[in-house]
Amino acid sequence: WLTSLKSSRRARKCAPNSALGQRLFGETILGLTQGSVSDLLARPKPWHKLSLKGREPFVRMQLWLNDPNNVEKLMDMKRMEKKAYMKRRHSSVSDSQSCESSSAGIDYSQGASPQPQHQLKKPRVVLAPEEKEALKRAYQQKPYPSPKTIEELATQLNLKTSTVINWFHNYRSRIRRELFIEEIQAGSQSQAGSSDSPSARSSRAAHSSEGDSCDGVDAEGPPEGKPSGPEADEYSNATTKSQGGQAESALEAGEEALPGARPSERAEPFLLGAESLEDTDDEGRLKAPRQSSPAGSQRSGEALETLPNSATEGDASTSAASTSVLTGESSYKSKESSEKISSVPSTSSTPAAGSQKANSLQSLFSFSEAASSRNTRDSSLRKKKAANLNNIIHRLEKAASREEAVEWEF
DNA sequence: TTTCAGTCAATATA
DNA sequence: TATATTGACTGAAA
Repeated sequence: WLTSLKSSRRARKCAPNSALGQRLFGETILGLTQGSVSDLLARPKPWHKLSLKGREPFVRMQLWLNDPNNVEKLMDMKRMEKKAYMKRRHSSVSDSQSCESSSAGIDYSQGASPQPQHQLKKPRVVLAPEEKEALKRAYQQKPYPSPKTIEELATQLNLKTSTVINWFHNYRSRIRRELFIEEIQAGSQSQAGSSDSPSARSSRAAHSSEGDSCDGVDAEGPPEGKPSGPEADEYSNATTKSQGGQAESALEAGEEALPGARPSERAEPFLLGAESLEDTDDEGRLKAPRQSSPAGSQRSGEALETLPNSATEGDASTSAASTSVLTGESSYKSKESSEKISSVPSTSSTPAAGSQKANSLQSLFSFSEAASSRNTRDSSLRKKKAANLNNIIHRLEKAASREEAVEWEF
């Protein structure tokens, strides 16, 4: 069902009324906004790297899954929302003048907030492509720029220093996440058959911690032994790869994080085992380990990192990554150009298909194949997500059906 | 004080 | 209209 959250247009078309969107699901079940849900589903992190807070959404998902009437309730919510909306709409149209509007609904969004938007929100900053490129180049040279460097960059780009600072923070953080996925992929690829025993996974997890990837960039390391440079170099790969792996992580999370998870595995990484991922490998592509080999080789066999390799693009991106950043050819581009479209993983997670619930869930997380035509990157990304989500869902359901372990470990 | 994780929310894209 | 992206913010940890 999670996969269906990434609903595709097609899915929506097929089940316009039964689709559970990210917004509804996020706001009512997870307590997150749509954007957060999207991000969560698209770029899940390994369970072991999630903080307590980061695990919460997955716990909620599990709880929700354990609720026999979960979908029904959600659908009811949706209906109520719709009603409220219609009501509001009606009243606002018909009596736009006598607005003693009831605004009764649970309308959180634009609820007739009596508050005139005084606080003039400052407009969102949108960096121009050139600015982003410049920042990326700067990042590759120095992932942790000094205040002085930041100042210079801000001046040169005519941006606020806070914007530059934020950009670096966000970029590092996002690259890191991409790396997780990449590592997983690399691991799964190189490990192909290696055992996925829990112990193995956990050990992996141990080293896999962030910065170890490796090809150190020149960058001065982060201040206190924090992860540094490697990410930069891998960014391209990371992004590219991102498509394949994310799901797994989430999934594993699902399994372990969930209440029903086997206690014995709780401490392990959240990622799924290679098994499911392997499927994605379909088309036999991209099994090649990503260039960032160090990580891959080192961790090979680490199930933890296994991802659906969808990263087919790996090759391209990899090579691209090697090109000098200074040239302006950011690996970034490679990522986009490298995408391919592969068959979409089927969202089979809902075994009890046929039921309304199954459909709803499905639609909730399914993603469109139609989209594939455009940006390959998107399609592969979606594929990964779908695979990811499917796995998560599958695991969550599995966990949910398990009676044992009811205690969660946080 | 800095970095990071997590998230929001505006807005871009499909 | 739903999902994806991303700049900014918050709180915690080091």
